[in-house]
Amino acid sequence: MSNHIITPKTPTGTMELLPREQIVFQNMLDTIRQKFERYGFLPIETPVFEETNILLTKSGGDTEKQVYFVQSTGSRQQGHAPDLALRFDLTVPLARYVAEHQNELAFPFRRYQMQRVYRGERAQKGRFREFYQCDIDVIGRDNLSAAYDAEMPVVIADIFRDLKIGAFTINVSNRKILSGYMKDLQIDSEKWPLLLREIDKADKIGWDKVKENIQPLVGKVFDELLDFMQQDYTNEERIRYLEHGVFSFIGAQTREGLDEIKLLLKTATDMGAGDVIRFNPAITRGLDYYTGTVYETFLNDHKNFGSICSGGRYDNLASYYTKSKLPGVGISIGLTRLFEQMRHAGLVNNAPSTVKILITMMDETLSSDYRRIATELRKAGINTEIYLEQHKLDKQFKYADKAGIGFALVMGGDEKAKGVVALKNLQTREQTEIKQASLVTDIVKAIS
RNA sequence: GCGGUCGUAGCUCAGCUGGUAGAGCCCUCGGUUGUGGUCCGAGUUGUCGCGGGUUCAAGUCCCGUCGAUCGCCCCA
Repeated sequence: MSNHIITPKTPTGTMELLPREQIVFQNMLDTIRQKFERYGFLPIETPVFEETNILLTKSGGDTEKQVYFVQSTGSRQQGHAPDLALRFDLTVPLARYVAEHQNELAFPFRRYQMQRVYRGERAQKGRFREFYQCDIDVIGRDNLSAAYDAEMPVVIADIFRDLKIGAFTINVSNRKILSGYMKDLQIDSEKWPLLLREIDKADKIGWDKVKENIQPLVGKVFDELLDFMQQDYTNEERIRYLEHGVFSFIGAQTREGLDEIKLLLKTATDMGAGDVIRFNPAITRGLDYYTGTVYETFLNDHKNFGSICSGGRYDNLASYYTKSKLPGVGISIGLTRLFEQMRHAGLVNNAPSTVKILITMMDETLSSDYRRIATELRKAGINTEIYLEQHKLDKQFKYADKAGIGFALVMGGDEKAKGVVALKNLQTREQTEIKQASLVTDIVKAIS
């Protein structure tokens, strides 16, 4: 009797999968990678930890609370402050990367990156402390056309269609529209982030509540605009009404924002993604480093999942690390959140095993034959496993079934004498005989 | 970091107004000779989150503590 068993459990806020779910997850990662490359993005990876002075530059102390620090035992024992921390997104490491390697990179630099990030926040449904982000960003030198902003949601739409996650909507807007308007109304710029954040919450808390919340900040000057935003207009109608009527007047910055959105909508339509993209001026995103286009994606049938893919434009990515001006635009899929929520909603089925065929150990004295067959099948590109202990056949089948293996090969003395093997389809339970002479080709045919 | 709920076997839970623990699922083995998801039988598993208090007696009442979970902040 051991009293020293420590209850095994995964740390809160992490996602851990069984193999047959992991296969599904891996397939999603593969799909995303393929699409990213199809659209001309290049892979990079960066370390999970960065030096703290690099990671915490832009933090006003707010991100610092969410960061996991990393420290060697020695440094800790000597009472030093940690000099490393785990990345909390892939954008800051990208900024460092681009600033560091700018002389070797070709601009506009299009990179994709799919790695885990870490946030020391309170875990909740759909909120993890360790999760995957799948990012694409384009970084320009000095300037970067808004045409790049327009292309981002097209890539995402293509991916989400492929992933079969159900109906989704990519909300897009442009911060210049509202901030330009606020500037024109001579609203104190310190209030902008607060205002935008309140408006951003509309879907969650309702428009009346938003009006109430912003009242102390700006009075009622936004009420007409808010009334407009909650109407269920088409993208075209929204643009049209904004350009004619809703705004009391349109300044240069607002104009620019509207033009960029128009370009985005046109691009999306040209590239077949127009139907899933929605111009929604209420989307502003919390992060204050976005300066233009912003994106936020929801599943239509599961809005409560939260955003599964967000991003936006930032005018100067790496100002902390270089004097070069490096504007960029990027978007990030929160794959862990997406996957976990889909799983919770019963939308994820166990995948078949990556093992295609199990060679059962019918008769241990025929082991050499099993090894030879396995070797041939593997050469032919078939994932093959040999059951290496002579257990009862039913146990071997149970094993294969539980592991999700589709086929079993049985060969005992009888089959060997006849020059055949038995191939059993574990789902249909059908069993066929295959001649050893044409074993590989017949099996390839049978199981594919 | 702040607020609400909960904490009994690996999982889901039962345990009436206090008398020293149970069900189902899962898991393992078996139902004789080379064929699995059903069925039948047998078996393993708990310091009832932890610490203290009240009591002859506490899983059951009280206090504390830790953990989980939901909401806020923020975010994928």
